[in-house]
Amino acid sequence: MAQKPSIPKGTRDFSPEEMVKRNYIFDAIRQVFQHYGYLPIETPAMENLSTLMGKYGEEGDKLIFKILNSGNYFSEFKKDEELLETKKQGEKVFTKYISEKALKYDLTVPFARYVVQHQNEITFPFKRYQIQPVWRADRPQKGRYREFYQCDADVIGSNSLINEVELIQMIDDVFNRLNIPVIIKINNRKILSGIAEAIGEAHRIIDITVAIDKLDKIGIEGVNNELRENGISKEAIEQLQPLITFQGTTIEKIIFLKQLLSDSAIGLKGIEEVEYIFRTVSMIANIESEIELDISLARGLNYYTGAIFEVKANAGTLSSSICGGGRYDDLTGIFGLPNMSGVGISFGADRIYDVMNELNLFPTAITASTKLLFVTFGETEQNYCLPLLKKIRKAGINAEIYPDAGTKMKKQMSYADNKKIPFVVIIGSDEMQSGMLTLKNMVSGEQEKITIDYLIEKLK
RNA sequence: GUGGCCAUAGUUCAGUUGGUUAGAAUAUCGGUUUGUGGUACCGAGGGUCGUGGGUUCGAGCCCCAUUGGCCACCCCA
Repeated sequence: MAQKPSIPKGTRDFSPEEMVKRNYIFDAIRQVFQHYGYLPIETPAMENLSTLMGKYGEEGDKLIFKILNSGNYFSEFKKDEELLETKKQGEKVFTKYISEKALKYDLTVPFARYVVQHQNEITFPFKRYQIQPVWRADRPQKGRYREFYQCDADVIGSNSLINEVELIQMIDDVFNRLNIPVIIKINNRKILSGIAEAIGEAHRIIDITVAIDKLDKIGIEGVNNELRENGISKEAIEQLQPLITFQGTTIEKIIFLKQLLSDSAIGLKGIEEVEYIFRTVSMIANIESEIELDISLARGLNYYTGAIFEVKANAGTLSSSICGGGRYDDLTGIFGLPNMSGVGISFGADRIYDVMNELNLFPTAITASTKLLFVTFGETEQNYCLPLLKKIRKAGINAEIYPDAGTKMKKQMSYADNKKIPFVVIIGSDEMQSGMLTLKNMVSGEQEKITIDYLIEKLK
């Protein structure tokens, strides 16, 4: 008995209709990347586990899909007792014996690995883009998949904040092209460090920022509770209050922060960077997206050190981010290439798709691929069509012929209809005698007899 | 890793306080119509009711377990 087929949790098949729409997104992003001088690379689906582990924090390590070693991994253990002993040390240690490869979790870390490995072939600053799937062993839910595409653009080997400004422009360009209204939130890790420093909890920066990050979700009381539960001192939480609750324009926020962080060198540096970014972006007249300095924006990935970005759709029901990124000063350092700062952004193509689908933002014109179908009555007619078909294709028109000769006309017509092919050429004995083609417009239903040359002219 | 909801045809769903042979719509295929699709009419195939146990004379329906899906938390694109 045939088993019912299925695919793993959190993965999806894509139909032709969906792929056409997905490619529309990929094309838009790719074009923007190329406009700004980024070049494509690809890296393998799998990396050495050691390359990925420890780069995404405690939580991230758990979400990495590990690949089981091939062969007999029990051979490592000479005696059963050794196996038991290793098991006792916990799954983290045990994993090393049975898995040494993993599916990539994002594109940034493999990129850092790539840069280190190919450092002598690369001209810096290196601007690369990469559009590939990544995998996370997360529990799927709305807008969250276990296999999804990231579209990354990163500059590595340049400290200039111009890069940050350009990345913001690219975000704006992409979402303008796709017609999605977005809000771009910007913050800086140095400001967050400064805050942690100012309230005397410098080493707790991660816990503090993660809690603050949830402000609009769980409210000020929720944030304070979480801080308390994480063992942040009462005084520190107290000092944090004016900051969390502060409302105002970007300029007001900057002035406020300058006062608050006046004793923190790193904090002031962060403010300076943010100020530059906002000033420069505002000099570029045609940024259409809403841009906001969001002091509560933290972003989980540990490797960020400077600017951090997050983009959310300003319409629709998806509340999670559709694009994110930031600057990382020493991601390549772990692989042996220190002092190489990079900054990048990552578009979540699948979430962008969900937003566009919900808001009906896909142009209807993109669905049609074949423009013309040849409908015939038999093998003789089919053979007659083949040279015509070649000529039409050579003229750059997407065309096909119904492959099974002698199929009922009704069926051939339904095929065209289902495939949304806008034009059909019908070839029977009449047409073969007269040398004219019967062209049917499938939308209006109108029919006319025309020559091959006129047909090409018309459909071009 | 924690919690909530759900599981019946390819798909979306009906299915009475537990009662004979589990239905509809849609999709697919065929026919009405051997030179005309999208509309209409007729017909066909398609189900171990997620899986395993239990209660009962009898379970799609009740109970337990398990698997899978969706959603929320955590975290993230």
